[in-house]
Amino acid sequence: MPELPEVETTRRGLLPLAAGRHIKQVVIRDPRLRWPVPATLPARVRGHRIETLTRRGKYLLFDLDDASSLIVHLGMSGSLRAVRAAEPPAAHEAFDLCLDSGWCLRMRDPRRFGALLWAADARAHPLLAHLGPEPLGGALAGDLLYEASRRRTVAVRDFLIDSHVIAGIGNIYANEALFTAGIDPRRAAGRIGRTRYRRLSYAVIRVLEDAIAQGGTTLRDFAGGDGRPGHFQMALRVYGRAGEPCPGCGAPVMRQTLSGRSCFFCRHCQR
DNA sequence: CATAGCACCTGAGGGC
DNA sequence: TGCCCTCAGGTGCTAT
Repeated sequence: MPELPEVETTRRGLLPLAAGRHIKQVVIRDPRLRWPVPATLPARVRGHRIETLTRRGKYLLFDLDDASSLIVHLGMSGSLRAVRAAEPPAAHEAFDLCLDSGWCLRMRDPRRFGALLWAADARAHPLLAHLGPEPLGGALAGDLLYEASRRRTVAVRDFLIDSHVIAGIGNIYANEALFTAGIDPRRAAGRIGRTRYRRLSYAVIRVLEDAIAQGGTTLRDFAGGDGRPGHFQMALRVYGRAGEPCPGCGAPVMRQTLSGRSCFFCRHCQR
């Protein structure tokens, strides 16, 4: 479910509640996530102060006062929202991070692809250490994508959603950025020139920033930390719009499966 | 090392 | 209404 804009929306929604609060307790209702939630985790973090809430790619990091972090990943179907401690848990609500303020940050994750982990040094954790650069915040330049793509034969859509190349881009925003940049998502990454990668990097930044400004994309039931859905789905131009007219030329948007995942594009506007 | 395919799960939606 | 099928926003692991 969540890509970078949805994770960032969650982060911004929860930051005011989390920063500076102490963790009263962590309640694990269902440890069966992507990796089992360590049984020792609640005791390890209880009583610690949350210094801040940051994001790396699609990972949320609750940075604690001893320099350790709680790592949360929302997987495909996860959402994290604030509820009052007395709120009875519903189905698929795997855990609560209960704060000393009476608020609980409650994870709902029906498919259980999400994660809750603890690390003494989150940035050095194996899951995070090899992530590519952040697309926002100035690190992304077209030249970076160009250099990284040399001799790569994978489709550029697959190249873009590879978190080891660049962090945070998923299927929705890869498709949208490629449309904006006028690049055929099926084209081999290594056969795209420097100029077009510059255009693509601008498109990635623009699409992600626009989506964040809209509170992310709500396809089914995504909600930010404040429980409100995003609205970027209204602004999607090709994703999920097979058969609808291309906003550029009016020809029907095409859908094709690429590496097992749907790809949407306009065969005239994207080359 | 790069690539392709599989695996992990549940729920929604469409066709009949 | 119910059954069966397909599909879904992620990503690590394995075999080649």
